[in-house]
Amino acid sequence: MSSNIFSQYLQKENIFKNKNCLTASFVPGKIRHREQEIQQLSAVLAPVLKGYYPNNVFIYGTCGTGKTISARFVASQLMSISSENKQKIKIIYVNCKMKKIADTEYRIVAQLLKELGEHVPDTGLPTNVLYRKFFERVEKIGCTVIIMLDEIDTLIKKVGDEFLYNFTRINQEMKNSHITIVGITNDLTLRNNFDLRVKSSLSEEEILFKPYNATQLKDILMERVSQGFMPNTVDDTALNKCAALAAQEHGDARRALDLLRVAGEMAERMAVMVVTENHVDMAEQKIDIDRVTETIKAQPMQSQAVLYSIIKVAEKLKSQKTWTDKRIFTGDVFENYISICEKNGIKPLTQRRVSDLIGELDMLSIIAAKVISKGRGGRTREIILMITGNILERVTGFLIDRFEE
DNA sequence: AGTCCACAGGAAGGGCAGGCGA
DNA sequence: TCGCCTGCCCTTCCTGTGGACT
Repeated sequence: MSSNIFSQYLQKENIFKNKNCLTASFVPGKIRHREQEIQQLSAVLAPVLKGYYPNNVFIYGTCGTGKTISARFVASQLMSISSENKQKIKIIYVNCKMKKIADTEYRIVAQLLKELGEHVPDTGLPTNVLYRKFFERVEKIGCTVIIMLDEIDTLIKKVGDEFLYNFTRINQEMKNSHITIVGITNDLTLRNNFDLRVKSSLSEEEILFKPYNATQLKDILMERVSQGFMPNTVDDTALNKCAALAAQEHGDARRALDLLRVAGEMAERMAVMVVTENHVDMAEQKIDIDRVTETIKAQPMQSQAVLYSIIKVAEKLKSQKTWTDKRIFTGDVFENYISICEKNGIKPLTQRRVSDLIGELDMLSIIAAKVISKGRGGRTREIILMITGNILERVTGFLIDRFEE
């Protein structure tokens, strides 16, 4: 018998067959309940195979409705048939939500260039130089380049829609190549907010992804279970629970998969060979806690200090009797933030900047901040902490470690 | 109807780290 | 090496504003 501390892990019976199948990034051989949408998208892109330029296309749909996976599936199918026919097509996928990678105009063009095999510095070059390099590169390749921009709404909210115009405009100047944009977004109203100039130059097609219902979600899960888990290791009640919980959250398949995978991990850790409803309940809690704490840990220190200040103000106000006295306003948060900075020897930011940080925390759904008027009391933001219970406890613990010695 | 509060949030510019070309 | 450029984060300055109060 080996005495290696990991040998026990290796000897344990396995509940998973292939855990990768249970992640949202896994692209299965067949996408269930999205046949129509896939058909629509491939119809838009298919002309490229006959040497025509495909239209730009925007894919709309809420979180976890299969937009990304369908787009990637179509991309992989397109790539394989085009290589069979020896046609040159290049498809680049970029997630615009990736912080420090694709969240500004400069970074998105830099990322596209990297995908085309050209190294560019993180800073220092004028953006127009980057554009030029990109178009030269595309022209040199001499083919249709399909750019898939996932979560494009995040980028547009941050830097505007001008960059879309730049991409489309350049098509008029290229002789050998063409750029087609596939925008993927959770924001169903995105198109209405486009600049008129962008709207007309894009002249894009639209595909809408509707949320899955519980039956469809269960179907999807069953398929993944057969690929990802060993036989007879997932109880039917567990599957139903995953599907039901995810259906409640606007038919989010990603959520359903996460629940199932984490429930499996829970069972494995407890050395149980069957995943049950209880494991799903535990998984639900764990996912929420992990998601929020990871987000907060990834924030810059000043942002964490602002959040800590909000939590402390909320705690102080807890003892107030009336509901109106329990409300949190920017002024209180800033005052408290200053004292946290003083205690920790941090140089405090200005109220203007803190106001922006509050806005960013709002974007992350950690707080909800609404601009209100208190009449003579002035205009301010009313802030509500959106995290509660175990999650709040965990987050507070982390922030206390950080800001109280 | 006018005043006034406490900010929101836009605009401009400074400082910094980093790249480019001469 | 140096001057000049960039993006990013931040400050400073400023105007705008909803609604309670006078």
